[in-house]
Amino acid sequence: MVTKAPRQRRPAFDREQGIEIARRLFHARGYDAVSIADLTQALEINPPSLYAAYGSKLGLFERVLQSYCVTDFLPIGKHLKAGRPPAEALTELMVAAARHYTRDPEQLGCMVTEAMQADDIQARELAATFAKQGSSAIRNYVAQHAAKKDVDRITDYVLLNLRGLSSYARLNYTQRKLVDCSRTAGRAFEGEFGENA
Amino acid sequence: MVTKAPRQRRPAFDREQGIEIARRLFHARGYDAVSIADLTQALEINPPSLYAAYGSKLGLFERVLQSYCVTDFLPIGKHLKAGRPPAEALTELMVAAARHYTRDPEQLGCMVTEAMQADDIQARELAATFAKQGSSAIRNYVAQHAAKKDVDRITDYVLLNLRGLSSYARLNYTQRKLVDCSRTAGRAFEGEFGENA
DNA sequence: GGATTGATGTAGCGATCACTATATAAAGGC
DNA sequence: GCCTTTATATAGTGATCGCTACATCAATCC
Repeated sequence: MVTKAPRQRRPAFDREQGIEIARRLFHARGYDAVSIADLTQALEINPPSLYAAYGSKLGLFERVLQSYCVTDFLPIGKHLKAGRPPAEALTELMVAAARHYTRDPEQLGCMVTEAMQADDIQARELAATFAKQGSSAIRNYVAQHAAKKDVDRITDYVLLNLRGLSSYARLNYTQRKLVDCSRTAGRAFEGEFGENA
Repeated sequence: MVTKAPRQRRPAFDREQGIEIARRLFHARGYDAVSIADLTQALEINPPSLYAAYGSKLGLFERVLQSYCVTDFLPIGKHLKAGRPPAEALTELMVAAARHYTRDPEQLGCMVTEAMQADDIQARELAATFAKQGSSAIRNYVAQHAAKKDVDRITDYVLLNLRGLSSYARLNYTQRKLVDCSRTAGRAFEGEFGENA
């Protein structure tokens, strides 16, 4: 008769650390392309542990987005501070984005922006709520420096360029190329704030 | 005893028409989000017929991309013709893209550009080969009007904005907003071609 | 008419998807 | 010691993924 060896058990895993590991995966591949199997393997746990800790794939993704927004979101307020020409500040924001989105070759682009294009509709909507923070911050800044009729147009232009920067970062454009794009994009602001600057 | 009714059979389906139907699906949802089941249902055929006709999902997608590029790709050459200020022509190209990408609410954005961001690596690479045509056309035009050192930067800037336009079109931005973005983006060209224009 | 060809039909392949029912082991309260 | 709680492990669930083996039917060739 074979004596059954007692099953080994790991200690409870660190959920905060699990979020960080998951964050790297989600950022690298996007929401749709990361499977539960990928996650449980990376976290070295079994599916029931993942579901007990985070509820669902989407629930884990929400925690990941929160973590990302706290520690890794493009620091918009830092670049858009008062007391400097708005054209300069907005250009610097885009240049900073170009640098930020190409910092780490395994974490290219903006995770929130990219998640807004996911196939999963719930992930898209979740990402949209997080993205709203960033776009509102930019809009508020522009509203303080531009005529009312120009606020939407300028804001949309900046957001559209940030979206493009994130996409091209993920397509392995070099940091240098993207910074050049940002500087070129900034030229569109010349004369834009002329009266108020 | 039950006499078995003879099975009905459709006539052979039109493969060219099948490509058009598949094109609508792929454009609306993207490569990853369209399943074989979706396609066979839309084409009113069974999977073996689809595979006999097109080889694979990727094979069908290639035919779709070819069809798209022939009839629906942004007519770059039409907008970038000689004999007008390059800043104006490039701006018009982006405005045209804004209009083109929002023409039909079921066919938003550029299918080729979007497919470059698919999760399926083969679909991405396939889309990249088609996208090369467009980016080369733009680059060649810019090379004819700008200093050598500025060609890459200006071309990348245009491409990045086209990418942004496609993305935001798919996020249901209005045509008006995107046209405004394009016009704003065009302002970056002021002074850019000053010496050669 | 008989055989060949070609595209259809039904049915289902193995793999993977997100997710879970159930059992077991460890820790803490008393 | 004994019970409750908590989180683990095994082993799946049904659904869907892209794709195909195989049989059936129609048109064509001679």
